[in-house]
Amino acid sequence: MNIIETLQQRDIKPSYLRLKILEYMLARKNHPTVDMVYEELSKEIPTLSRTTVYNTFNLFLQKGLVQKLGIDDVEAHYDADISLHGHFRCDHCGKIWDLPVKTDVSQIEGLKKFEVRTIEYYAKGLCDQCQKCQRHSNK
Amino acid sequence: MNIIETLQQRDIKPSYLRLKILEYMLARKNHPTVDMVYEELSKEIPTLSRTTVYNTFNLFLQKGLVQKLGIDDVEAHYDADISLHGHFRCDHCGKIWDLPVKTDVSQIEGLKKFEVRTIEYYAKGLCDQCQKCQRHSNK
DNA sequence: TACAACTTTGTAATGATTACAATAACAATA
DNA sequence: TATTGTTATTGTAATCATTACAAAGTTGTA
Repeated sequence: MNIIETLQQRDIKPSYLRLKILEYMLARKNHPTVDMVYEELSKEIPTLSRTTVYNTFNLFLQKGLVQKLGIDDVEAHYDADISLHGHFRCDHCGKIWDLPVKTDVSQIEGLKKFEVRTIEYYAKGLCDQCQKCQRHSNK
Repeated sequence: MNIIETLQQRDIKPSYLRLKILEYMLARKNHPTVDMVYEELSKEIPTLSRTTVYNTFNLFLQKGLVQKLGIDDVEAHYDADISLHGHFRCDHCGKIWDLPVKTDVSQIEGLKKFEVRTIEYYAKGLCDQCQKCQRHSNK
């Protein structure tokens, strides 16, 4: 399915900027912040406004096209992969990885009485690259 | 173990305010924000500063006495129960519940190469009380 | 073309958190 | 007890991600 159809399927009019923003996410398969998208796309689209990126992410979120990750205390990250999976974030370099977490909601005793809409699973620590750095710098 | 010992065990000098803040958390077993603690304790301690609550939570966090919950987009919540468990937050009333999640880290394939320091598990949706409210208000 | 609806933009406001410097409380020592 | 250094607390100002809002631009339609 192409990008326009992906937007339309979620009832989002495929404007040029929405296309570019979704394209950015699908091509990179990363977990960008508003600023990452803004910095990258404004190279090509100098008139782009940060507010538009905020607005677009909020629209995507509301339409269920992306999920918002609260793994970072400072900035929100967004993920175009809305399947149930977890994330690892390195405390040192800030990079985020996907984790294949298979959590069967029905297994979790305490959740029975709730109407669950979203599930987030985060692990934090050091990636293997930064483990080496840390050892050298004795931090 | 009493509150003073709990602080000392984590290498924290048991000042009066630290005692009161930890006492608040252990007595209520809730997941307070800085403001919740500030509002409650300043009734009894009118000179209390919000900054002190921030400082104290950061100290407790650094010493491993509490964990910080990123379940809320707006404010950080803190939990004096540092055992591995998850949380459910109601999107409507904002209340937070504990979830008995037993996640064996070694089971998660993708985590092997990382040095994991913290694990957070969040579910969000509607609590049973608010499910009823929502039905009535047709939201 | 004219109109209405929607999209994009820039600036200003909001609000949680931190930085910082001043003051207060505490502890140890002579 | 007086002194001195260290730590704790406080209040204000700064930071910074995000949102509010209103103006300007764009699109589709009759």
